[in-house]
Amino acid sequence: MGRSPCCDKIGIKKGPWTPEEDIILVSYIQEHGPGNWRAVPANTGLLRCSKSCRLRWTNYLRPGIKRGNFTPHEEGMIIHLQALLGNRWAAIASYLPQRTDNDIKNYWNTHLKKKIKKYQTALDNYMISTDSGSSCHDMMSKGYDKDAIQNPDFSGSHLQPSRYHQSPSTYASSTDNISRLLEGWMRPSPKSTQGKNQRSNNSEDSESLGDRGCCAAVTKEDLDSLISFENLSSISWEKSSSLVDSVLQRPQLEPAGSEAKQGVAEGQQQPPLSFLEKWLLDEASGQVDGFMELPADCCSNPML
DNA sequence: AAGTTGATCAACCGCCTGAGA
DNA sequence: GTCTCAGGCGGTTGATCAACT
Repeated sequence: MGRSPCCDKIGIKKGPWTPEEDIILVSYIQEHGPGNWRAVPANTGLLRCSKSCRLRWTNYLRPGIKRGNFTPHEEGMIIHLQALLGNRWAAIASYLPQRTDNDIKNYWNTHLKKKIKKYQTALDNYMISTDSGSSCHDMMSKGYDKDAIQNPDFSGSHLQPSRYHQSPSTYASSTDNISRLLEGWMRPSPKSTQGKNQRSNNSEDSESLGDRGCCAAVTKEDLDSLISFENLSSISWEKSSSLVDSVLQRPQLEPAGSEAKQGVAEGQQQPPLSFLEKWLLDEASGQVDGFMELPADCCSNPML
């Protein structure tokens, strides 16, 4: 029968969003709430398809999104959840409310896959060379394969300078905290995407976690034992904050949660829309650094 | 300085699912 | 029960930038 395209391809703009488009979209959603994406281009005059609008909102403009470096805590969560759930990024993202599925997916593909592969290679080599059941910590304490294990690339990504943060002049980076600027004047919508995901995924994933256990997609027992769910789900996040770092017994240069605590200390700013618009249009945008910190309780608030 | 390569990430594409007619 | 449609998801692409030669 043939499937009609999600939107009329003629006259549809593609490519990066401009600050003006962002403002239009944000203003519209502020007024009408997220949802009914089909109506967004029609009502706003945006030359974007509904999917593009939804994606832009959910991935970049939605309040509560944290961008930039992943913390060791988040890193460990992603590794764990990926082992448990596979490449179900939306489900994984539901456990990291500040992060989008797209962000997590990208981070996995560009950082974590390499790390794990590297680690597994080192582990395999070690197992072959020793032919023993030594634990990972034994391996690390023996200083095995320092080139591989202590390679700077293997350290937590939070220690690596991010190009994203090094290039504040690009518009993409200047939008990374739009959502935070919007906090306070955006009312949470009961029909919000995140809320829906939270509900459906939680029920689904709790089942997954309960029924499938830790063996769903883990191919290496050693890695599985290394990244035990019990460890990550314990109260002491600091202890398990960085999978790799803790395994490698590297010093924790950035205690988990420090960023959030700092955010609390500084309090939340709620700039008016005019300020936001000005800032959106100001590519320099360095003036709003003070707004960049997140509140500590953001994790407990899935949809701001 | 110029060209090349690799890494990163925003955005798109196509498929799937669920709701409503 | 069937069809249509909107929304959601995961995989992939392409632009951009930094590092390297």
